[in-house]
Amino acid sequence: MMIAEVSEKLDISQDTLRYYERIGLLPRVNRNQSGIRDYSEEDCRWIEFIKCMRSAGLPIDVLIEYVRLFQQGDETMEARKEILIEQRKQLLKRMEDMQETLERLEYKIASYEEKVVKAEQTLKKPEEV
Amino acid sequence: MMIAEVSEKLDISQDTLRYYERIGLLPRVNRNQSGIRDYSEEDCRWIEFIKCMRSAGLPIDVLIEYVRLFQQGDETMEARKEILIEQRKQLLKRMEDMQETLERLEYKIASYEEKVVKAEQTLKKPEEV
DNA sequence: ATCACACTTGGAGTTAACTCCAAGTCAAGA
DNA sequence: TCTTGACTTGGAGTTAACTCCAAGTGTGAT
Repeated sequence: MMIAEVSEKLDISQDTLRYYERIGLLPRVNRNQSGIRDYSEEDCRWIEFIKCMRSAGLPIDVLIEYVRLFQQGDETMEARKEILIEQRKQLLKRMEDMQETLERLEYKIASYEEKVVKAEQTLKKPEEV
Repeated sequence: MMIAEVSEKLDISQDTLRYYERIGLLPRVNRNQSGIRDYSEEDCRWIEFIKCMRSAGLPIDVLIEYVRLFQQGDETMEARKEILIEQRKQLLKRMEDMQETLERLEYKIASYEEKVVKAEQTLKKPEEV
């Protein structure tokens, strides 16, 4: 698969794909005989994985380290697992914080409902009298 | 309250507090007779609110608009409510995405558990025989 | 009175994460 | 053969969100 197709399919710009590879956020992609990237299915799964983790807020440097360990082979499995466990913990924390914010938003929205109703009643009164 | 105290109490740098005010993310803070910011309790509640919303990922420009409307008075209540409702929707969406990512992380961790165990067994075998 | 210090402002600098650009290569079609 | 267009690279530019800086001011202690 060439870069245009992957970019289209996974909705990530070609520049970003090249950038991610440059900084080690993706394992190096194979080139064909004329030096052009030829993405494998595995490459695509990586890209999709990275995109998903990034969108949930996992830091780039952590993911780079994860990719680096992955490329070193099976003896780094334990270390990679630890990274994921730590990131799960931090993700849970963020989700809890967001839950609190959500509740706060709910509360504020509810109090606007009330205030808006009151304001409407106030406006109405002159008409009623 | 002066800026040092607020900064300390809410754990936001003085520079950030001034920056937020500059870009309209906080209503203008009153100054005392010598031009120094004197934060009221209400100011502090704003700062805390903004900090909370920002940490949940609400965009700065949306919050600036919210503050702007707030300063225009009660006739903007409906508009402010709509902003909060839209932001609640987007927050929920982000939380759902994060939930999916979390599950994916869980799955990956679980499969590492398995693989690590297998690898250990493979290592053990020679000893067992 | 003068020194230190916490504050002020406008503006410059920094960092992360892209995003764009220029110059060059290669393969395919007119 | 020439042109077109998708790709390559290294490096420069951009944007958001701070963060820092320099020059200046007001207040309180020595």
